[in-house]
Amino acid sequence: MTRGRTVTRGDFFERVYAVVRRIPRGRVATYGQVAALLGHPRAARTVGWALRALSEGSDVPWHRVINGSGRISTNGRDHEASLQAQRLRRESVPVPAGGRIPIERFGWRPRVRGP
DNA sequence: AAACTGACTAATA
DNA sequence: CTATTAGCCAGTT
Repeated sequence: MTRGRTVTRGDFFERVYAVVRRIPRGRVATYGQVAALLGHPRAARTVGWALRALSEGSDVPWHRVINGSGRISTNGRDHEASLQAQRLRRESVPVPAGGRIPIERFGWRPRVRGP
């Protein structure tokens, strides 16, 4: 098969998952950051959409993705939001109630290439 | 093919 | 600091 067209939902989602899977434990990345790594700095919303489409049993650490303000943006899904906060805290990432996660310290910094 | 949707962001007020 | 607005992108209908 010259191309795995088995993917009906578009390869973009899979690329998003591939990137998110690389976020190390104890670190967080923003939607915009993931989008930028995919080569589409403006597709942050699409990244969020891809994560929303994940199943519960997924091996994708979606909880390590937050918005650019350092806050959890499950946009209404309070249940998911608390789960995300819980998982992050378990990885030693501080999630202040009503506060923001210090991305300066816990943000993931993928190195483009080893120097 | 056109319109709509949304786990975003940056710019304004 | 919060609230509103407009722009963006891929998938869905």
